Order: sequence, then structure tokens, then C-alpha cells
Amino acid sequence: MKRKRVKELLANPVTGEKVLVKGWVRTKREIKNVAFVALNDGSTINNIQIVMELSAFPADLLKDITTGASIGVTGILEPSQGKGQSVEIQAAEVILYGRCDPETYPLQKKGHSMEFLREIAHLRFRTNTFGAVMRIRHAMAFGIHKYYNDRGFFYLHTPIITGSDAEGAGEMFHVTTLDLNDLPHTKEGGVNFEDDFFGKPTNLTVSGQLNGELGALALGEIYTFGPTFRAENSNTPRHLAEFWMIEPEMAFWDLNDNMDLAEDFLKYLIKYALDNCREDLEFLNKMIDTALIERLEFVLANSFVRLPYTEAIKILEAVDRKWEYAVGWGRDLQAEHERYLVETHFKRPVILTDYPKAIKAFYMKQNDDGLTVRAMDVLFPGIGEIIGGSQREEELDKLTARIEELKLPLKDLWWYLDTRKFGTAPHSGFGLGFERLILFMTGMSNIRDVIPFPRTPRNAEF
RNA sequence: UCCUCAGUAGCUCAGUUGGUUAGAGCACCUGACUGUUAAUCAGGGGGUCCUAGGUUCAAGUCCUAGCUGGGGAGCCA
Repeated sequence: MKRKRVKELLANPVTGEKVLVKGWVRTKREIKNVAFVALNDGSTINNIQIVMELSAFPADLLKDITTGASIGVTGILEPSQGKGQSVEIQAAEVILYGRCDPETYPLQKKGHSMEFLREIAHLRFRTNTFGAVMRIRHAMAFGIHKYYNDRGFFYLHTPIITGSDAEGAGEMFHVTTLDLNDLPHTKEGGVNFEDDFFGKPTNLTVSGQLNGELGALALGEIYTFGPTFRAENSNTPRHLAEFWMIEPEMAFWDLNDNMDLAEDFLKYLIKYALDNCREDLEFLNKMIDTALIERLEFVLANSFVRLPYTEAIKILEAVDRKWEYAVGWGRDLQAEHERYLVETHFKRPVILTDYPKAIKAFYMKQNDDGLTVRAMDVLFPGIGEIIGGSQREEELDKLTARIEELKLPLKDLWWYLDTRKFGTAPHSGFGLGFERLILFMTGMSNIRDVIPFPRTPRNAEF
């Protein structure tokens, strides 16, 4: 007999039908003559109620049906006599696949703290919250591919291992096959990377952007979606050492086109979640963040504020308030400033543009004022910077001058500069932190709880 | 990395000014209950008080260092 997923069973219940379901027991309630088992198979947040007449099953089997045990149930789908569910399965046959010792199984039917669940990340998928978060995470990954595919963007796989240390986005993890206890040395005493696997020092990528630009300047519109690694000693609820990033890059698009894309893209994903993850969102709205759905609908319904950095500074300088970090043109905005603009002043997402060039990366397009670059950061309530992007500098002399000014290794970037030498074109792109998107979509408050296996300083368990 | 708070039963936490045998709720086990909904009711078992030093007649409680975790900041996505 073919097994049915609980999701399809509940979506399309045919009472009187004989069905087979398989899954994990969430709870069992036993009264005098009958036991009620809530069974979950991961396909949906909802459980199917299994009704077992105590007289019809061996006592040993009933004893083994505990929270966490895996079973298969064959029976007739019937309208439920009780409240709380419309249908239930009157069990005729129950197979026990795996026992689950209730004395040692760490998950209980009661709620657990996120901190505790993080210590048992291998089992936390079995909770309602992590089931919901992981299903939404999947839906967002799928929605991202669908969004770009439907718009003619090509999914470009940029390398995980890079020989370039010019990406300029923080500390990198080294990749080597050298024996760290017996390193080969050069005459000068340094490590001799000639003997290493690639014949030179290599690292894990901190961004696919530079490679993405190469693809865009031939394919037109591309996007990357892959893991990214930062060896920063960041200990916050918003940072991971290994995270996923989406980086679209578009030839012949300027900064305004770029902002239009960022806003449309984020709204598409919000709508996709509201349309496709309703039950999981409702669960999270009830248990994790009661303002979640309201906030998603609000962001979907309202346009983002677009504001040049210089105007933002004026707004912040006019506020009668003592900042922990001083506000002034040329200084980078701190979390408190961004939060004020998004959460207090505008009360909606804000896209800040045209930052001073000194506080932004070398590849950003220089404005005619000689002071600012065509950067854009999308700031979200509660999350802060969710997207960072820019129009890229496509003029070879300006880009070269900037690289030299910042004393970056010009010769290592010869391949990047070649795109400006041969048929250069204006182009733009941005990076969206996938886990930060999931934070926003789920109302979860710690980024370690929206990725299956978080990697953070001093933690690579599981 | 800096600031700050915390670490006591499987989980969440209480534990007074340092003072006899360290408590509660939930979970678990046993029993009761004619349809439950994180079922309910009664009973029972369960402790390296984070680790290492120190102060003291006496430390879960005070001091020092470390480890782990939370929150905030920086770096950023």
C-alpha cells in the first residue's frame, strides 16, 4: 500500500478511505480504553491524530509508542469525534520502526528554549518551530531560483576556493593541504606555498561578486546562490562564519535599476512566503513573534524609502538625541543610526544610497562629485542591513586609480580589470544574506536558529 | 574582540544575612479515569549546585581565574 504524506491527507481528506502514514510520535494521550497519538511526518506543521483502541493492540507495542518513536499506521480515515481536528485515523495496524527511550530522549512535548535546542541541533528538526523554519527556508531558496529564472537570469556557480584575497570583505579561512606540523619554508623563512595544492595561498570565498561580474559582462543577467565564509570573530545573533548569499549582477543596469530589483525581489519573496507557507507562518506568528505576519504584509504593501546618505546625515543631525557614536558626514552609520531611520523616523525599509567613497569598497562607481559612490544598502526593521550593493565602476582608469589609492594588490586583479579593458559596460549588483532574509521571514531572533547547522567562533558541532 | 548578565534535577527556574537532610513546575515511572488536545488526578524515583583554586568553624551562596551560554557593541550579509 502506498504511503500518504500527512500534508496531502489533511489537504484532501477522503473519509472512509484506507490510508497508510509514517512518521514520528509527538505525543500520546492514553485514557481508559483508547490512546490518541499525534503523528508528524515533517511534510507539514500539522499532526494527524491516530486513534488506537487499547484492546486491539499488544501492551508491549502501546508501551513503545512514546514521544519521538517512529511508526507506520494503516487505518481508516474518519471524521473526528473530538474537537481540534476534523479527521483522524482509526488504526487497524501499527508498525514500530524505531523505539525512543523517553528517559533519555531530550525532546519533550513541552516547549524548549532555543539555547537548549541549539545544543541538540541534530534533533531540533523534530520540533514544530524548526520544522516550520526549515520548510520556510526551503521555500525561500526555491522562490529565489524561480524569481531569477522567470526573469531570464542565469544561475552562475562561482568558486568556493579562491586564490584572490582582494575581495575585501573580512578575514578569510585558509585552504591548504600542507602539513601544519611540518611546513615547507622558503629561503626567507616564510611558508613555501609552491608546495601547496594550488601552488599558492588559497582561501574560502567571502563573496562571489567579482566572479559574478565576469559572468554578467557576457551573459547579461546572472545570480549566484552559494555558501560564503568569514573568519571574523563575530559573536552576535546576526553573524555566522558560514552563511549563504544571493548575489545578482546585471550588465547595463544602473543604480536605480538595481534598487528596483532589490525591492521587487524582496517583496516577491515575502509574497511567496505568505502564499506558500501560510500554516508555518501562522504557527510562528502565534509562538515566536506575534507581529510577524503583520510586518510581512506591511513591508509588502509599502514602498521602500530611498534616501541619499547625505540626506540621512541631515536627518540624524537634526534629532535631539544623544548618540553613542557621533553623527557626521564621512562617518559610517552605526546600528543605532540605522535603527533610528528605519524604526523611528520612517517606520519602513530604507534604501540608503551614495555613501562617501572612503567607507565603501573599491569597486563601487564613483560619482561626479568626487566624494561619493553609487552604493545602496537596504535596511530592514529588526535586522539592519539585509542587502548591500552598488553600481560598479566600469571605467578602467578610475577603477585602477582607486585600487592603487587603497594599496590593494593590483596585479592579482588582472582578470577583473580585463573586463573594463575589453568591452566594458555599466553594471550593478547586490548581495542578500540568505539567513538574514530567513530571520525576517520567520520572526526568529538568532541567526543560529535559521540555518540547520550553524558555524560560529568556537562552534562547529554536528 | 570589548561591555554586561547568567550557569542548581532531563527541561524551565526558586534558593533569604554564609548555617541541619538543596526545593517547585513540567518531563519520566506506577496507578486511576468511557474521546483526549502541551489531557486531568494521586503516588514515586531522580542532584559532580559549570570547572579549578581560595576565604571561613561552616560555601549552592563570598573572592580569583577559566569554560560555556544569553543580550548589547564592533566587523558585516
